Amino acid sequence: MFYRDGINVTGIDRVIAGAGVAKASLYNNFSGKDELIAAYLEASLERFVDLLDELAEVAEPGERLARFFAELARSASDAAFSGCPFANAAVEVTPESPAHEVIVRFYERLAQFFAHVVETTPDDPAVKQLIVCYDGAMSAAKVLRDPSLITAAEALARRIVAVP
Amino acid sequence: MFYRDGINVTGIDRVIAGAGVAKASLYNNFSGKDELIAAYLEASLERFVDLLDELAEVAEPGERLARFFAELARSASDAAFSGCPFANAAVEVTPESPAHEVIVRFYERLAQFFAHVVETTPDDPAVKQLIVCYDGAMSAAKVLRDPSLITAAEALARRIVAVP
DNA sequence: GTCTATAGAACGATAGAC
DNA sequence: GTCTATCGTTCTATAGAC
Repeated sequence: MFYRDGINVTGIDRVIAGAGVAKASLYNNFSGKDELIAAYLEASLERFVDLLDELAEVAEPGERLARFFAELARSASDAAFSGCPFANAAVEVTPESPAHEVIVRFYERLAQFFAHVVETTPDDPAVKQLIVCYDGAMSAAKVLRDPSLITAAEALARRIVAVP
Repeated sequence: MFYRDGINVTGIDRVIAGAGVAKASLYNNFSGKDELIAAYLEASLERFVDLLDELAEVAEPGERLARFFAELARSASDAAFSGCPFANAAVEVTPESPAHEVIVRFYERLAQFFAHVVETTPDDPAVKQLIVCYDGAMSAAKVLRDPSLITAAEALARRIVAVP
């Protein structure tokens, strides 16, 4: 619900109804909505890290990048696609929220992956360019509902990695 | 307020207090909050179009691009910077909202500008890549509060336009 | 009189928290 | 289930402009 409909428009009542639990059960496990949002992002990050770990096993850098963007294209073609859950959440939560720390951790992990692809350090300008490719692809594809933007971003990313 | 704090967390009461008008005055001029959001984006789009029109007068394509990203970098270094108002709004409003049409119009206008820069049609893959550069720069710079991502996006964009 | 502005109460619905 | 607070919205009542 947080991903599909947005965080602020998704009320606690809708969450517990969807989960089929009592309201007290939620507040026994989470201090409040802020912590619930952080937990949602943490779970999303975990799945994302799993994907990156899989891709890390692919030997060739160009192939790693291709698989990465193939996965993005796959998710973007889904009817439930709604862009990057972390970039979206960043729009709705304050920097003081516990969710923000998870968002920053996501970007660190993404930078680490890209650094591994181009075999450099995370502070390399090439890594920043690849992050721009990812974020731009997800953001634009979300609004325009056009998966071809992922393809465009991939072509761009291939230039950075210098893989034809 | 919609830009800085977000649309959903900014209540009608805060808006009228900030504007110094009565509640009835707001509802005399707007059918409701949805229309107010659309009007906010319309005003933002107008200012953005003014900028693009200025840049269109610059003769050299490479210089047009440089000025465009220089303006992005300038706004990103502002303490009030909060990313792209249209991409942000897209996270908070539904596709059925009157605001969504303004957001789509923004992307059309942006594509038109980029098409003019590379002297091609708006459906050219190069235009899509430039949109990815813009969206990625704004989104990533917002979360990480790192203006150097704009610079990275610009370097990327220069490759597309094939300007050193 | 008509129009538009004002301040503010009150509406039902829903929010998050307990 | 219940609490309080706030949401977006509507309504009452009034004041000044043309």
